Amino acid sequence: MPPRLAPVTDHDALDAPADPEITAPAAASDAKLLLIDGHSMAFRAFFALPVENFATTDGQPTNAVYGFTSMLINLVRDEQPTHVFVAWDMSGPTFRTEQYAEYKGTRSAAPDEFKGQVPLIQEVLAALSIPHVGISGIEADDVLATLTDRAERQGAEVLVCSGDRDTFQLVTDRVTVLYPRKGVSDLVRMTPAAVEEKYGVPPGRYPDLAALVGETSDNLPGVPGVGPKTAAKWINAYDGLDGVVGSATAITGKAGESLRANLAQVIMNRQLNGLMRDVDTPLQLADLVRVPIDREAVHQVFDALQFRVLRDRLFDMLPKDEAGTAEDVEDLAVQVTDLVPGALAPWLAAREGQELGLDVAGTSAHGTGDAWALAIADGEGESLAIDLATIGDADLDVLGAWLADPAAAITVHDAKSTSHSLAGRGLVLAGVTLDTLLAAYLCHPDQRTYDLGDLTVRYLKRELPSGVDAASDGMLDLGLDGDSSGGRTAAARAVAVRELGEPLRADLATRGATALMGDVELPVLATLVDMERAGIAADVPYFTTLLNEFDAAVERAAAGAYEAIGRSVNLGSPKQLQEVLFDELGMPKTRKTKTGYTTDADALADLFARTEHPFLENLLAHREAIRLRQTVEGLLKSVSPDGRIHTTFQQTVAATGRLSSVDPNLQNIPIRTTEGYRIREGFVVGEGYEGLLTADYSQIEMRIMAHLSGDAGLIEAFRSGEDLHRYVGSRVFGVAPEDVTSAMRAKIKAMSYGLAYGLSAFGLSKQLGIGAGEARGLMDDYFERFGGVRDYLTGVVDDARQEGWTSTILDRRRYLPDLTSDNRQRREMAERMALNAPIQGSAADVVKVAMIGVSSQLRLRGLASRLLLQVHDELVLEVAPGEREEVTELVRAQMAAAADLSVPLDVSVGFGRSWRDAGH
DNA sequence: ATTTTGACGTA
DNA sequence: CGTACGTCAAAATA
Repeated sequence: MPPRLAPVTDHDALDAPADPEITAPAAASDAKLLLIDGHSMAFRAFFALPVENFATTDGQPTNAVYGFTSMLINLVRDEQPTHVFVAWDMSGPTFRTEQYAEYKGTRSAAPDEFKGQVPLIQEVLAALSIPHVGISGIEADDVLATLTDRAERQGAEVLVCSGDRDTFQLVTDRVTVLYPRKGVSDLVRMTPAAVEEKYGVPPGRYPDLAALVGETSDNLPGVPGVGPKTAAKWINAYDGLDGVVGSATAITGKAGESLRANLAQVIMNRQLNGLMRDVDTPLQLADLVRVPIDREAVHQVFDALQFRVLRDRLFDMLPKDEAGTAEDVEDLAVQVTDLVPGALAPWLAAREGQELGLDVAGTSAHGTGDAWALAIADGEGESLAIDLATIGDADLDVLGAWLADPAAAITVHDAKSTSHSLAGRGLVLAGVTLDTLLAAYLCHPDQRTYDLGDLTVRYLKRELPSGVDAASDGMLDLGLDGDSSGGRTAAARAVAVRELGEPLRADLATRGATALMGDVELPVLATLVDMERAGIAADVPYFTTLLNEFDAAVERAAAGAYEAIGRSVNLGSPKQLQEVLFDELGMPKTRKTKTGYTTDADALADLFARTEHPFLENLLAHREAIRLRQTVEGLLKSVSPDGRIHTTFQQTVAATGRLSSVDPNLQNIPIRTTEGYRIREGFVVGEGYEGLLTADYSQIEMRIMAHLSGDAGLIEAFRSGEDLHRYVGSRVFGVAPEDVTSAMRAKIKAMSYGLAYGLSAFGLSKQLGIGAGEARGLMDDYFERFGGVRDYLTGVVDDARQEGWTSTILDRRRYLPDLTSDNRQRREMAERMALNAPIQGSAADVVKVAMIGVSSQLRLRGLASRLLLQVHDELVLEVAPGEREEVTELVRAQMAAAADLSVPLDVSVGFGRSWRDAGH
């Protein structure tokens, strides 16, 4: 029976016109051919990705299609092959089964979920214009071997992607096998050296080795008692399998006996595992050249498969969208004019109503700053550089008025820092309509930095002129020779900022974040400027006393610890502690870390409970004391000359949308322990104010969860006004609310909060110190009563997997590509992030809206009270004399009204002379 | 000299 | 095998 081309052959793809974007290699020797064993890789993909997580809404499983396509996109992106081809196995007999009926006989039938996916993969390949063929009676590997030979003879480089080790025999200097180690994303490059290293024989003799050792997956038995080591030894000693067979009688020992008994099998193995290199197929290298994808078909197929994330990745990879390669990036065109006295007003007048870019060279920290130069750029690449050291009074007045004009329409990168810098020169920044830093953050909230130079390359395909991409507050800008080099630097940055406005606005719109930027992030930024500038008053004498006290406690604990073991060690060194605890004192080993065994507080407390060794007691006391001392020391160091501590709120670091606080971090001041709580007494009301007011949301994340899930029981819990955990506990345990014991309440509380973090039954049992069974039962009971919560939690992850992102009540997105990773660790991590991001992020949205409401009400009513701090669900204000009542009401009202949820937002307020007194 | 790790504070 | 952060000192690495 002559081999015939199978129906899956996609001749249309072969006939497609050459892609103008992909230039065919001038000679075959420049060609790079990617060959894929379709079934082998599809099968790997099927087992790498959990089938229950990958299905279209009508139930068609797609995990193999997804994994295969994902692998293909990655390979094409990373390897940049000029030619691609996929070979398929066909059902029915092959020359191997004819020769040996048991060939591959141990293979169980493919799962039903798998079978249907192969035609879908073929549809994807058709849309991608990738030729793919199955030939009856011939295995895919034989087709690949034949094409490998043909391509290699023409001087091409070949990559063979297959999970079948028989392909190792194809490896040469020009042929590399990509063999999946785990899943389909972790491919090992099998080069001649790699094969030799792993098996001890060159690639050409791999089939010799396999014939001796056997191949379980093909149902080819090897010689009993002969493993890869012995086989390699023989093959090398007798110059190949023929030599081994010929000298079989000369091989001594048990293994030799075994070999002689199985010679026939070995010889047949070798016949079967040798790949055919002369399959009769008309396919030539030239037929496999990459051609343009059929965009329309890709959209259709990917729509049907509901692959959103993959589609984006695919289109991102295509040459057309691939701009940003080094040779494409030119310098940004900038025309700089140094300010001539009197020229500012006409320059601005000529650009009345236009969006202008601003960049300021200066510094900022601790709620203040300085500026020495700035530049304003228009949309034509013209930039006006202004040296603030030499600017005349008239121009300064014009500049000040323009900056302070709310209608000025200014785009700037990092408006918060810029505001502080300008404030150092008495200038106010008001008319910011876009902050490119914030915009980049909203579009890519997981990124670590949003450097202006990087944005320029990414969005404009332009490079900032050399020496300019450093932040404008660098000392380089000082212009030591007295010229306005600070202004020159600012000039280029201002142009970049101005030009970034358009693509970033478009990107914000695409991602549904326009309103979030305009209504939340920019207004809250203005509030943060005021908060950072205000700072919070510190009671320095009190902190100093506290420092001494903690110091003494550190000494005491250290002395106690040294006495307990009869020598001194560095108590802050986990390494030395491990020596003491596990080697010297012989205590039971704790949980493992990368470098040994943990000495964290939990583990130490556990060890103390078991051994009651006084060293542990002192060590724990030392840990606490040294930490408190450290905290107080840090706070004292950060007190500004005005006697206040000015933290910096970071608006673009937390991927969920929260703020963070640095230098110092005022969002992690102790509160749980009584000793730690004393630190809050050092944060006090400032001169001229009446007291500090704290207002916090109670259980805001649980309320958000109730709202998002729409779970009737949970909503009712909040509406009833009953203690939440007591209410939930009564439902879960089936008792009256008043019969919920404190132990029951504690369990419920831990579980309720844990759910929002993706807590597992295992984690819950660990945390509560209960059995895994009890924890599992507790969770089952919980979900039994609050099924809406479970439906929400699973739904949110599934939706995120489909869409590629999660979103909050104000449409703040977090992108989680790892939801489709075939690495379980990464995937499950992303799943927990997907559970938490909408909850934590929505809470962050609500608090930001509240901050905007509070600060605008304070301003509208002409009150002197002011916001000082935000600690995620808590606001701290400084209240001016006589304003306490009005501010309390205003804060309550604004916070409660910050979001319209299906449950009330409960706010509790406290007042006092210190943060401690104001707490509750 | 700089980066990574372990530990630990907050929501 | 529970999310999001920042800070410090020690350890690891250059």
